[in-house]
Amino acid sequence: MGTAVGGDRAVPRYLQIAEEIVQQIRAGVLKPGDMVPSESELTDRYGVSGGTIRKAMVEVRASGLVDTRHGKGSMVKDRPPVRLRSSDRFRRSHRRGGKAAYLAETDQAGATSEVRMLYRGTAEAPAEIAERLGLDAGTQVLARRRLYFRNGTPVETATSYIPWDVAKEIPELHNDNPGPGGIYARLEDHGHEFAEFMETLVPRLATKAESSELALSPGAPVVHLVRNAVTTEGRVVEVCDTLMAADQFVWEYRIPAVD
Amino acid sequence: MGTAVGGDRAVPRYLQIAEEIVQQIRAGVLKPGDMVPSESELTDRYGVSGGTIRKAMVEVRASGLVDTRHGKGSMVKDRPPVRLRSSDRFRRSHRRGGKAAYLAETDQAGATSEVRMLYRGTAEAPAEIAERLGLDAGTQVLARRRLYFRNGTPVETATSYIPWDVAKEIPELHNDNPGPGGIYARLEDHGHEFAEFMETLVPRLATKAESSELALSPGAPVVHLVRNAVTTEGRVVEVCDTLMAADQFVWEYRIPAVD
DNA sequence: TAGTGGTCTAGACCACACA
DNA sequence: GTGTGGTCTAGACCACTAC
Repeated sequence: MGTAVGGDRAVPRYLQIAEEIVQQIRAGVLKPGDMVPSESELTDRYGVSGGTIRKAMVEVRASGLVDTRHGKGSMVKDRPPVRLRSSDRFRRSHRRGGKAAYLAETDQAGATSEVRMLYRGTAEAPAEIAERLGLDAGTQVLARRRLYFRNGTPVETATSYIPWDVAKEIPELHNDNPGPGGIYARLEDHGHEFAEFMETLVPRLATKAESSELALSPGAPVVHLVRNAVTTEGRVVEVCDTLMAADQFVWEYRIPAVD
Repeated sequence: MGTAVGGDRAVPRYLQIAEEIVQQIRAGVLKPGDMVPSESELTDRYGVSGGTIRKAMVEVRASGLVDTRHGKGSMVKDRPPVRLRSSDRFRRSHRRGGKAAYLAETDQAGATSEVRMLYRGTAEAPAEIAERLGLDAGTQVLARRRLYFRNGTPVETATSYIPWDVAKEIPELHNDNPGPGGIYARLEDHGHEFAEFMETLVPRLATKAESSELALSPGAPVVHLVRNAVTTEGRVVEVCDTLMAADQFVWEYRIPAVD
């Protein structure tokens, strides 16, 4: 046909359907691990066309309650115990205790963690990174790109950039595993004493490419976080560029009162 | 017809088109204030159906570079001169200079600002707030709820909660305008010296109600930020519960390196 | 191979903006 | 009014998953 419209103008049908499905999940009618009915079944059940169900499911995915995979369907997610990303995660004592920041936190939350190295080697520093490092754009730096998992699901990608003159004297940085305490511990071992870290957060919606890398629904919120590691000499010896699934973290910062 | 497919499998046509439009904006071919071509014009130009252009525009909107309004079209947004929400906005010197945190920042960015008081009076502290204040849930506190505008558009709602025993001794807190330097300056005037502020950020998607209050599209990203103001005596004398349009801010925090 | 989600078409009608 | 975006249909083919 081609006729639009059902009854309720004001709130579109696809949003009504999405809301109904989300409510079923929140109310426990659909439990974690359950499959959401397939799109064709929903088409029949609601008496609407496939396109409408499709839009509804986009909304349901945006709620972050389901995990959709091609050819398989949509499964109701486990509700991950949200984790605190506290500003004390860069304590020297954690590094001296052999724990890098990421592992220190996940352990604390009782979750399993895994790190996969995606790239390790030289790269041209992107303009924004080069500026933070005090280098010319395009200068060769050491780049280490990792994908972090918690409880088996990817939650964060992180790329560390380290000026080559710093990196070349620290052999462990060129291995997949930089050793106990992570790369910050190695930088300290080699005389780079940290004075402060500066983090910049930009929350936004994931692009398509990003959402596939982090196994998110397109349009899910992410946080683009970039951190400078500044030494007591005032030099930025590392910049870490990370993209994090927003619903997997809570950020906490303590700001000392100053004059 | 009904035939799908063009040439490039792997990356869908609608993403290619979205990327092309985004690049035109980033490259300055489409400048701030320009209208993006209408969907029907894009349909002709790219030789695809309306639905495909529609999906492409959803992606372009997700980039945050355009502002789309029904019946009007999509306009390229002004490139806001990075609105930094820096952790140094709570300097005493700003307050002594008569500027509250919010105004100190907007001024710095060369933007106009406006504050509208939505509520001012006693209220029962919500559970989460009461816990932060070290009170029993439901205890009466002073609540001040404001809506902040920048360049005429609402960007943030903020509700301050202050224990009644603190508030009752500070008459200015019971006025719409608490005077130069804002409520933190008044708290300091009355002997509450701040030691630190603790902020918790939770980025997520806006609910329907929130998106209408901040004039956002439903599903736009927001940041729920809650801040404790802690005195040198270790007491939390204020909790500020804020909801901010994520695309209007960049958050910056300095984290001192500690043992 | 059957079933699922992902992309796409070529139309339609509705609601909003502006002259 | 004309033109815009917003919703919806009833199909089609493709790609992935599981049996």
